[in-house]
Amino acid sequence: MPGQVLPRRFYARPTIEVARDLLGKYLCHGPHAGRIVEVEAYLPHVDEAAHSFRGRTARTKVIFGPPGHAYVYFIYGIHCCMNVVVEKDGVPGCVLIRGVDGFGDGPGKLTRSMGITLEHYGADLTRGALVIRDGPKPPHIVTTPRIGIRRSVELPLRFVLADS
DNA sequence: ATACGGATACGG
DNA sequence: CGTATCCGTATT
Repeated sequence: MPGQVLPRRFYARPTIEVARDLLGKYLCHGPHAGRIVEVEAYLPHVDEAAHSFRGRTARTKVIFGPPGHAYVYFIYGIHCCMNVVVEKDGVPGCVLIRGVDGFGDGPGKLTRSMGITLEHYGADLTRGALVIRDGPKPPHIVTTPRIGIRRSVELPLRFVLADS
């Protein structure tokens, strides 16, 4: 079912566009592969909930780099969350992967069940063990506010497949 | 509604 | 340095 690995130009576009287009694609790590069913967009410059909002730091520097790489961070002392770096080089946009078919819902659950860790920080998603592959275009997308944030709560930047 | 747990950002 | 906060999950 998964098709070709998505090229870098897929990621070098506006954050919301890439976030919506990631639904229905396949997140693949070694033998693991599942359809992406839930994502959240974190916008450049204007989004107070984005880690990049406070500027470039040791943790967030990958978000400011070229698109098509993984931004993985450790949170709440337990979980790793995986984001996809988007926008052109120098523009800090990213997309949080919150749900993958067959690997559970919730960003911490899916990274654990797919074996994604901090070692994947900065990994190139266009080649190697951790990649995203093309998939059939999904029929319908539901838009909602994002989960678990305290700032910019009102922005409708969470996208979910209707049939999941 | 709350315990859990560690990294991070920021103030002093 | 200390300390409030954080894109979560499992359990009451």
